[in-house]
Amino acid sequence: MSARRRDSASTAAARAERRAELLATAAEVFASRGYAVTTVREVAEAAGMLGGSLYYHFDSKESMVDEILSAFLTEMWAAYDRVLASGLGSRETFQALVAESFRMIDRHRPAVMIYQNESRYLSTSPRFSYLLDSQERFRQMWLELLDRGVLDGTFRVGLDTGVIYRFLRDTVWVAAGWYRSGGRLTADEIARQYLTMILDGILST
Amino acid sequence: MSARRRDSASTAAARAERRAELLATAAEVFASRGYAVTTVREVAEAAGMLGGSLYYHFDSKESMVDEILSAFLTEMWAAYDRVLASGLGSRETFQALVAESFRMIDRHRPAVMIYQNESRYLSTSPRFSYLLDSQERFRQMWLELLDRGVLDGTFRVGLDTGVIYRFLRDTVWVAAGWYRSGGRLTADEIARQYLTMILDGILST
Amino acid sequence: MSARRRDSASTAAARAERRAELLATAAEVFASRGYAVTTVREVAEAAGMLGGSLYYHFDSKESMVDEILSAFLTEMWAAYDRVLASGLGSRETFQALVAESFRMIDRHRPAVMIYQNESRYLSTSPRFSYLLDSQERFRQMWLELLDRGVLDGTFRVGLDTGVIYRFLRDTVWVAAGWYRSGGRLTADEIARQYLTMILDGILST
Amino acid sequence: MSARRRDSASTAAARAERRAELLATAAEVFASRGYAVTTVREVAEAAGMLGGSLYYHFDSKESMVDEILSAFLTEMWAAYDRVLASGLGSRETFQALVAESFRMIDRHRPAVMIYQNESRYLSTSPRFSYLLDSQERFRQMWLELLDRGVLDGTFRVGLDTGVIYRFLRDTVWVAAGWYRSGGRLTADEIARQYLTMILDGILST
DNA sequence: AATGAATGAGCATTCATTCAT
DNA sequence: CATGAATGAATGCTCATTCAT
Repeated sequence: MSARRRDSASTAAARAERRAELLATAAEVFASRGYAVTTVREVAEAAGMLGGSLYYHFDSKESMVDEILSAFLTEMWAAYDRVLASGLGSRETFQALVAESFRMIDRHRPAVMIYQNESRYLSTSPRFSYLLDSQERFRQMWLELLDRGVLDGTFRVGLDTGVIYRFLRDTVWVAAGWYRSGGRLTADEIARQYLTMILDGILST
Repeated sequence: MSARRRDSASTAAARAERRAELLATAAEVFASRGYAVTTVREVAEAAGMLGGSLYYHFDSKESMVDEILSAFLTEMWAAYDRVLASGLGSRETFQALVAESFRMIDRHRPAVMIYQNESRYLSTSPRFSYLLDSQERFRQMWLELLDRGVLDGTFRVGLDTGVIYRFLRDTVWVAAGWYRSGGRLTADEIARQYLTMILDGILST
Repeated sequence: MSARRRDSASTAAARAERRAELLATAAEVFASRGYAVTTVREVAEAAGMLGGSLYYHFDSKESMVDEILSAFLTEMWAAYDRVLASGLGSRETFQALVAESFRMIDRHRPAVMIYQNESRYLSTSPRFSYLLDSQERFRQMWLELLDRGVLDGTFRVGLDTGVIYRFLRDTVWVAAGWYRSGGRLTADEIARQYLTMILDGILST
Repeated sequence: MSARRRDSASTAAARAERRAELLATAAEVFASRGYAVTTVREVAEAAGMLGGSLYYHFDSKESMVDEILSAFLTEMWAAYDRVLASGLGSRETFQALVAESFRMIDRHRPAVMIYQNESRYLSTSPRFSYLLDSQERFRQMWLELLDRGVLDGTFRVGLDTGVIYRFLRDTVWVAAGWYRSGGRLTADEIARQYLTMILDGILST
């Protein structure tokens, strides 16, 4: 590897790292203030630069969220797919998916918040049709799991799985709104509380 | 009542009715597209008029959401207070509050969605400080109920009521995002499914 | 004269009277707030009616000022012409013109203020070209008088009549800004003070 | 001084200069058309840019007049204060104040016109309360001078100083409406004409 | 005569985006 | 890489004006 190539390699790596830093900053701002009402200037200021300078790194404000969300969804589905491929029973799969979800919140809180809060708005653009695809896949995953669990006797008969799915879908992610990494509870502890509530109910037995 | 008085009464009533109609339209648009990104022109178009015409009826875009949200919150707290004042046990109170919430969703779906989705953004303005007040009251209501229920043996010991409250808070309202009045399920049926899930868990016993 | 004709006559008179009332009100509002920034609604409210109702009486906001100003200018020039036609000497003419001016302020304060403050703005429209004509005539009247007075030994030699005229032009009318009919000083007393200042100077002799 | 510091200094200076240019342009437009009826687009066009671009330099249309007027008033009072502090007699003070005023007109004609024409309108906003303060100070300055001059025998006994002050106040500034720097007469010559008129009167003696 | 509701053009202002330096 | 100045489309809002009642 020539010096020149090493230079260009390290430059490319440095550039990728800078992009990642900027995206992390942007994600934080988008998450805390809302994508639509956040100005490019605000993102830039949080990154210590002026508004126009961001355009050296990114095509547009839209391409920033795009990158944030697609990176997140890629990682999320990789995690879910690992769980689904591991051949666990309904209950264990349920627990593993919920645990994975809270780990995603732990590691990608801003992205999760953006996904949760801005999907509806962003989906109106064809560029973000993958958000709808992801939601549909998410729906099928949970519905199949719930149906399987009812059939194999894991889950209560008589559940309206369509309704339950909807509650699960939203509930899993809303924790991103209040969870703080390094706070009183770890992601796994929160997952445990959540699983107890959903699986066993909150009534004393 | 003289003709003059009847006239002025019917005029005032007609005016109030028109306002209510327009607010209902505005609420629907705000709810489906998001308050911040909805333009006044869009609201007006949905109401069959031009942008400027709305200002004959309302002071500002802000005053529209204000009216929508405060009317909703007033009614919501009236319903909650009725439940709280009726001296039910923890479990019955829990059930009644959840049922009331789903009835609110049934009758004020757009307002609930706006409350759920836009509170964070709106709260940055002092005009909407009552949203924070309401949230705080909501928090205390549920925490007290959960704590009471744990003490009197209704709810499972070992619950982190802080965590459970947060899930409840969000979960109750997200249904506004998908519930359709007149759909397959009534509000009461959805409440029942939800209560089963939360109180008894979804595991078969 | 038939009853019908008398009716229509009295109706026409009543209408003219109403117009005059409304114009007086409009003049007052235009004068105190400024024509451009006064809304039709404000004028209407001052007249005890709603914005749209004024359009039963007048074609437009513009036609209101038009009527106010042309009525005023007509009367003003009638007064000036009477003075000019009476064959007085330079000094007496000067005094009489100034006295007439202050009487105009006394009787048509709002119109004078509008004339003074809004001429520049209104003159940009061809409809108000008569304002420029009036100003030009005013200029010639004073310049001729000053020149005549210098020639006949009444006024000081060495005066730059162009400059003096400009001061006179503005000074005569600005009193409209603070004069209050029925206040401490009558219009004639103010005219006397003004004439002393201009004719004899304020230095003690 | 390092290159870096010189750069930043020249940048800041360039920026200040640009602001000053734009303010001068804005002042001219506000003065000639009237502040309220001048649109931001007109100011921008006069500066060779588009409406929105002005907001890179200024917060609002209001902040532009604010800056124009407060800069003018600061300089005006500095000049007046120099005169007042120099211990001249009544007559010389009078002459010096008038001369200073015409020099202000010479150097800040647009600002003087805005001050003269728009004060009433702007004063309705608390932001411009300093305009009223300045007017009040102006009033006291002249009244004290007139009173002093009457007492020490400089000015004619029997003058209604309240009335004379009002004429002076307006008269001094209206020249801004027609004075053209570089025209036939210098500011000092106009001041001389004005002083002759006011002090000695226009009658031949 | 007057009302009340609506129109539509125009305004101040914001903001994503561009680009010469 | 980043700046700073500018663009231009879009937004909330105002207001003279119209018109059916």
